[in-house]
Amino acid sequence: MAEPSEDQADAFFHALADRTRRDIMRRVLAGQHSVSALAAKYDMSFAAVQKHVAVLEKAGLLTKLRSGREQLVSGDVAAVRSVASMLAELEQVWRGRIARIDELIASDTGQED
Amino acid sequence: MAEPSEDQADAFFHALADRTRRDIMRRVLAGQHSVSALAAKYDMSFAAVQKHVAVLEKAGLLTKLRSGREQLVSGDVAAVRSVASMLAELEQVWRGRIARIDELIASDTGQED
DNA sequence: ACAACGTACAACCGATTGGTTGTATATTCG
DNA sequence: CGAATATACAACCAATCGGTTGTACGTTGT
Repeated sequence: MAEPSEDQADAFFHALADRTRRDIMRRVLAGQHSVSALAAKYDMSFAAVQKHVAVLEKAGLLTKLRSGREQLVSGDVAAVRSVASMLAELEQVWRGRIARIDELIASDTGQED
Repeated sequence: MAEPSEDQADAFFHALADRTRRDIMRRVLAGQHSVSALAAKYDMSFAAVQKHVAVLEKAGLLTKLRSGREQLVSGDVAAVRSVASMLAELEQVWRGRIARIDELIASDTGQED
């Protein structure tokens, strides 16, 4: 099954619909960071950042790897790509419309045959 | 300015983080539909669907064109593409990480010069 | 051993979400 | 004109969201 479920899509888009979480994604796609290293970057409590990370993790956009007392966070580029592929599917629907319009024009100008 | 603001990104992802709204996008990318034609497709009140359409419109993902007493709704494929481009930017951040790792390896094996 | 650190999670709070019903306003049809 | 249709929007409601503080627990360093 190459295409993710609607539940997955809900989780993906919801997770990305927050600028702090998008910023976290940028950082953890660029390289590993511990949760507290991430928390230090934002003007909010550690718990708030930890919850953002949890939302992204549940959506499958990042993974955590325990290293001693730290939890090293990495972005999952494959998940990002699968979100992009959902949008590509949407675009395909639109291309279908264009194809249908072309057919219509063709059957209008070149009436017969 | 080719890249949209963070506010735009919030609106885009939030708008797409609902399966009914994604389904509406599929329909209106495939072709024009009146708001009530859309509403007829879902097991919820007209007002609920109208609010979903309004959310998508505010995000800039679709446009409405008044035709008599109907409001014809069309999906904006350019907006869909600009969401996709935001994800492409995220992916670029990740490519940057890989490039940096490669540099590290290069400077490690080929130590001098 | 124990203090400091890194993380997780519960409880709480105001704001927002996704739904409802009801009302108002144009527009079309007979 | 009056009735039916298509839309918009306000008011309301339960659930979720994004933030807070406080507590608990394993790990590290002295």
